[in-house]
Amino acid sequence: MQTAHIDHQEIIKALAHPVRRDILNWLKNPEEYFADQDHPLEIGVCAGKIDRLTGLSQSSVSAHLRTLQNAGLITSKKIGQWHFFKRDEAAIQAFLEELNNTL
Amino acid sequence: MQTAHIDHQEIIKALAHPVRRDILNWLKNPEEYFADQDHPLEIGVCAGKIDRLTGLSQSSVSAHLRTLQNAGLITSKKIGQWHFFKRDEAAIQAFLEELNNTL
DNA sequence: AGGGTATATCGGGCCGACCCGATATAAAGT
DNA sequence: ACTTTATATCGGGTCGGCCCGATATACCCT
Repeated sequence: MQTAHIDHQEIIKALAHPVRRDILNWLKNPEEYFADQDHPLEIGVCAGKIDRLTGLSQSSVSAHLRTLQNAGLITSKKIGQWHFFKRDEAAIQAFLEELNNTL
Repeated sequence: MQTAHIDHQEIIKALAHPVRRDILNWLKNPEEYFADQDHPLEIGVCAGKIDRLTGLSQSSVSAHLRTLQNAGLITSKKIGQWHFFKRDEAAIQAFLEELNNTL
């Protein structure tokens, strides 16, 4: 495992969309928003669950998740036919610290 | 004096453009980037000086400055025919703190 | 008043982001 | 093998952001 180096620009663009910020926020307290998930929340949150919360189409949410992942803000683990997503707290923290220093 | 309440969304969108991030950064150390300015830098930096640094057209930069100002990240003071811009450090700090807590 | 300088605004063109439904891929179950 | 479920990708339409040159506005000076 390796932390991709931080692309400030890409991260900020990823954060600029309200739905993506919502998703990040939901993933912060999965037990609050995804209590009905069959699989343990420690693995992450299943993409389909996120779909429903947004109200957007499945394809749109898939794209948002990809954007977040490309920015390095979330990670995904594939188990069987499901994809579980999780915040990358280290990356988020690193970004915040850099922003605190550079902005 | 009153601090406009923080619109997270508007601020992040304002930060999402590299030129606007550049401008904010230049305004952080005006004496480094705008040493040739006739007026004292404490007032702020003159719009025209910023124009030249960006390499963009005057109208484009004017729009960027407006975006930054609408987001509350910079303030402007008009003196004669010149408009001077300055970082709103309090607003920037407030935004950073909120982001640290919410992201 | 007229001319010069500084900035804002307008109108239009372009491009990328976002949305969706439809289709492709992958895994699982029957 | 076939069907169902989960997710990704594709193609197309729409919208907003960004760019520019041109024009409007505001201020200053003579």
